[in-house]
Amino acid sequence: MNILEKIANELDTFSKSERKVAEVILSSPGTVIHASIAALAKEANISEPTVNRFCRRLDTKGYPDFKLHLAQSLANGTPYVNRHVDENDTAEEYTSKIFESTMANLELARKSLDTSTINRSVDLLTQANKISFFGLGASAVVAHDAQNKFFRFNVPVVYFDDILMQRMSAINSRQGDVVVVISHTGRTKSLVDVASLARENDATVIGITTAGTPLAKECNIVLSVDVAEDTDLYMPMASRIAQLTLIDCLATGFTLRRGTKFRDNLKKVKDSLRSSRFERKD
Amino acid sequence: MNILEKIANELDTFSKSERKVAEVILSSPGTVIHASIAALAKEANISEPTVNRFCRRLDTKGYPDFKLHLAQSLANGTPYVNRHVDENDTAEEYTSKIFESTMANLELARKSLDTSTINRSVDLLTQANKISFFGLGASAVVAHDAQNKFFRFNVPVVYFDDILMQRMSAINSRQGDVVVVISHTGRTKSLVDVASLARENDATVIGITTAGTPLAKECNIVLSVDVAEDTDLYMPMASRIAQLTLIDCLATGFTLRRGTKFRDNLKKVKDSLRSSRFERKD
DNA sequence: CAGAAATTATGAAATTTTATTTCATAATTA
DNA sequence: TAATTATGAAATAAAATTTCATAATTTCTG
Repeated sequence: MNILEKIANELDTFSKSERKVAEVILSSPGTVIHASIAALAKEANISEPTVNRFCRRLDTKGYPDFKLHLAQSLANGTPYVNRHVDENDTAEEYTSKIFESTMANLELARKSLDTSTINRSVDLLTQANKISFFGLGASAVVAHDAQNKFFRFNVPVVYFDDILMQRMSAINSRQGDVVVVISHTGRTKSLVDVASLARENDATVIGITTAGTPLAKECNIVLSVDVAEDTDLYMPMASRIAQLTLIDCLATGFTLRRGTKFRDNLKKVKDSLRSSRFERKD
Repeated sequence: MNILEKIANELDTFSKSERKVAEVILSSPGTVIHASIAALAKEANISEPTVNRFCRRLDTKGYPDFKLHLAQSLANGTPYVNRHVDENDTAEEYTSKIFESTMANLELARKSLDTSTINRSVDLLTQANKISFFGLGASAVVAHDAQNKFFRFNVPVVYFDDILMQRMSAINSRQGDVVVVISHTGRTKSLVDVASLARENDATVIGITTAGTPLAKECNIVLSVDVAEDTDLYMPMASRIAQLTLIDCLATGFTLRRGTKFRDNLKKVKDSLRSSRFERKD
């Protein structure tokens, strides 16, 4: 725990004098990190040894060490936490909040990811005869993006955001095909059906979804991405970004696995786009 | 700038002895913040005054102040920096790198965003008769996502990722329509044409692109999102995430502007999806 | 290009600043 | 009232900084 929070937390376990120091620190921690023990003692109207004891009580080695901890608490500015957009927020405020919670959720997602599962997925993708990406609604966007990326690798890849096409495609799949189904909730009935159809037809099914959901149970491999529950309350925001970043990882793993030759291919695709562009004049 | 980066940066402006200190610090900054000036001097095989001078050269008041800065640099764990994927990276490594640089780029994007422009864009969007999102390739994904979000608001919204449809739609636009064109490079010829067609037909054109590009010049408003140049070398990764987060901001601004009634509407859309889902049993 | 002069870098020692310990006393609680 | 705990003055210890002499390096000059 952050030492500032800790001070605020334990405020009522402190003695009278210690509380004085605590209050000075909490009221302007930024000043304290540049103050000597004498200055702080004077500011709080108590003696230097009291400040020192206060620091020790907080499990630091002494005043300098305490300042170090304090500096670290302060370093994050506002740490990347999920902050909720409020009715009266200005553009400035909600923009910051959205960016910050997106970052916080990416951090969370990264921690929750199992890299060995990513590795296995990349294995399967590199060996696939055909790759399909299926998603609905917000997850269709992720599937769309995946198609875009894998298309560049010059492998057979399709994407559908339409239930019927997904079903038809699933029914026509065969051994050696990889089907990637994407759904944050993992509870969309039709997608669960698609997954099970694909498996019945011997395709390998990779699920990008939450672990333990009905969809997850139908998949050969589950790439689960945790994000804070309530961020997607009204609109899928954080989960989608986390899924897209996961797609980046898969695509990157894919290119690495395929080696240098394939990276040249990527460059070729990129170069082929040049003529449709205005030249940069710099 | 982070003091650790600064040290790494200015490594070759240091004198011989200073470089010794720098190297010790860079090799284990975590140890240094708990070391006294004497201990650090000894470790680097130089004298204490040299350490002190080193600290001052980095614009700190002295050794204790330097340690404070160092502690702050370290507070974020590994700070979110752009780290490049390497040929021999394991899944673990490239996953971390991708997530970290995505976060770093979001941070960068947030700093570069002009919130007053966001505010104006939200203004225009709330007043639009019809909203169109156009993008090609990776930016089509962003347009697709935007359509998804704004569709929930129950406003007329379309998205096209096809040049011809975009042109036709642009030609048929009229005063009161808002056209959002999305392109990271801002140099895709056909999209620039679409933007100019839309303007000729009195639509308001909002560009989500890099400032100063040909596309930007055709737009009424430019929402520019800066990301590190080289992250999108082979595939658009970071820029796309930044653009999507920007879309989240616009959508959020939109709901806030429209007030409580509209948020109820959002909930209604969400509820209507329920029947197509498996119930959660928790 | 040698060698002197000037400049800059460095560390030993002294000084100053800062933090910590000790211990006596005050405040609080039992 | 005794026991415990909290507190600060003074002493001590530790750490950082300054001063200054010397070493290393660079620049200039013949």
